[in-house]
Amino acid sequence: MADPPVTLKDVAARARVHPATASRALNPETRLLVREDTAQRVLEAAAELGYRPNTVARSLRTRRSHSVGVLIPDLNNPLFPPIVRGIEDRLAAAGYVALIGNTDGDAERERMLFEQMRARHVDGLVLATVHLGDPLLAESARADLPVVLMNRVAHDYSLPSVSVDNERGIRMAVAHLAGLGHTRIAHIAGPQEVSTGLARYRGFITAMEAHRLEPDPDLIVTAKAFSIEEGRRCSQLLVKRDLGCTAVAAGNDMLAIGCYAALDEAGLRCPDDMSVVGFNDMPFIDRLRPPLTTIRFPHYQVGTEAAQLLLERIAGHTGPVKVLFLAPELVIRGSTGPRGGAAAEPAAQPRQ
Amino acid sequence: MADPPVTLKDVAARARVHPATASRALNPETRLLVREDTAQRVLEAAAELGYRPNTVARSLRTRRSHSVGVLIPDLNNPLFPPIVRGIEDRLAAAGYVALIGNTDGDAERERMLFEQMRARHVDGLVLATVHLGDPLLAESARADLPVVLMNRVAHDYSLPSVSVDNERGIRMAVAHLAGLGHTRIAHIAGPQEVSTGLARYRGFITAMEAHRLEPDPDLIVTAKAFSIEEGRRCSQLLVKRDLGCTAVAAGNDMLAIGCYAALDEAGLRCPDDMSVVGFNDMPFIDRLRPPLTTIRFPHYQVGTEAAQLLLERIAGHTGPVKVLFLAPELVIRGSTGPRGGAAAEPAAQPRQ
DNA sequence: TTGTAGGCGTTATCAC
DNA sequence: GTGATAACGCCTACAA
Repeated sequence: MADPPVTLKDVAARARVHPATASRALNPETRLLVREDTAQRVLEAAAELGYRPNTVARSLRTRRSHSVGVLIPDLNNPLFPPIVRGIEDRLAAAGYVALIGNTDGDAERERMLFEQMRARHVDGLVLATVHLGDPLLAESARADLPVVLMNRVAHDYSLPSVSVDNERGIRMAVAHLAGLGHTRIAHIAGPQEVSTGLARYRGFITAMEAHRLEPDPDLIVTAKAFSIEEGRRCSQLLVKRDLGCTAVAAGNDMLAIGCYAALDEAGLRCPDDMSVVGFNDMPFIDRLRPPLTTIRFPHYQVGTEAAQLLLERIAGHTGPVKVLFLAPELVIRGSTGPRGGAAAEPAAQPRQ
Repeated sequence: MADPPVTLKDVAARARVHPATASRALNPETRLLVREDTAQRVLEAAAELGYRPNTVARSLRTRRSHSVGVLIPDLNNPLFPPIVRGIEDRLAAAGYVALIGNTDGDAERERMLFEQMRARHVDGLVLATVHLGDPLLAESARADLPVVLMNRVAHDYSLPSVSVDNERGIRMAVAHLAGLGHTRIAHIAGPQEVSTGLARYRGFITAMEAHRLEPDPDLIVTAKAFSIEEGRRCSQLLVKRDLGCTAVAAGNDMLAIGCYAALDEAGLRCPDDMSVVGFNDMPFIDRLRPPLTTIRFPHYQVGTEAAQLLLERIAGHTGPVKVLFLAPELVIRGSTGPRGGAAAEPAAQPRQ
């Protein structure tokens, strides 16, 4: 019923050579060890039989699975699909595949997935979830398993990593707002246990100081999660405090969406009464009313670069550890306007 | 430097049994073949050494990779992350992993990924991309490779599949609009080569007839893709034709977003001048202004069910082929209102 | 340039 | 109940 799988032996038989020779001929690395015409014969035989090398057997022998594990919090977070695609595209180009694991921020789940991946003998790991000092890192090191961090930085250069420059990004946001005349600028900070939350908070402070603006502690609210609901709650707080703030730099787009909701409920208009800047440039965020001004995060490149770094480590490149930061970009849309909103020109509607 | 990996032989040695015995003791299926106390000894030894079975070797021997391939058009399409998570969660519970491949609708890429997956000896395939009659299906059959379709249906029951009931969904949309008094209802149809596009178009026609409304051919525009831009183009056409239509049932949410843009540009208000219904309930679509009324598609369950069906086939269940339809659900938000928009009550703002 | 032989780690099939 | 043995498909010293 089912076609019996074609093995190397079958190809060898048809090409009238020994399996070893067939193997050499089929492998680009070793093709030069075999005479041109025999190689050709083998290749033809393989094509005719529809030979497909058995990756599993190859892995067992070479101790390379040509797969890597990718641990992320949740694929449903719109940040990750482009990152994952970046990873997969870069890996695919190198003949690798990614095994995706969603941890949901649960340490136990993370551990389980890690075990799974080790059992499957992945050649390396891309980790977007670990906190520094995570035992997974030590274990990976002990197992000589290459690791690359995403959106996390090991400041002692102990691990390669790829992230967007969060501090710089939020500074761009503040500069933009300051340029529009805003002085009372609030910050809805992300959770401070998360490195992105912390970095953006820090960036906010420095940026304010750089612009000779005082970062009023009462205008800084910390969200418990990067969620719409938390953004709403924090914004409600700001509105209630009524401290004359005219602009908000949100820790990310989700928080900014929550801010929209709170403003709505309070009968405030954006950007006339309050300018809002997000962070990430999530898909479709430009479709909100008003379209959100935000900091673009080169998601896809984060993925490709992380994959690239990992592939280099897997290949045994043993150079200095690379800690890569990608440049964020300010995307001005309709949610920010001059202080007072007086001569609020109609915000340009990006066509996309 | 690196810990040498612990193998079955090591465990066996420590437990003073033969590797074969250790294997039996460690495998739940065969544990009963070995005496209670020896099994215990083996288990302890394994724990002490931190033994991790080598999945690769096991796969080679058992010809089960415990992995399945998943071919989708593009993970960046917001439809897919929840589906993929559903698949991964269900698979993980069964000790399986998913290898995701993005085809970008490119047949050649699809073929390449298919080859990759066969080379990796996946135990089955979830296909969201194939058109019926795709050579991949014949090849899979020839290789005895279980396949489950997603959002595609083989009406001859030749393949198991999971999809949402598109016809029923669009009928719910039309019924909703008709209930609001609309009679001149337009349809922005998705590409008719895609099964979802076709099914929804058909559903639209039947629904209109069921409500004794005439489906005016001039009020049906077919998009070349499920994209915002196409939605915009098609809507512009409708607006220009000016045939007195007061409501639009869009083939999906992206088309509906494009419709929003076109209405905006034409100075028309939604829902006062035009009611709009989408399809899919994409993440964050409730954050548009107005929040989009749409047909909810149980994304996640499509994933879990597809995985479930596939696991059953892999396990050798050979019962009748299941063609599974999941019920869509109408989600009423702010983009639809009574014809004329006269007494347009303020649309309820869902809290989420 | 090609063939030989052994083994990667596991499990299936014997025999004891 | 347990041990011995072979084999899954491939790769790679080494020998020829």
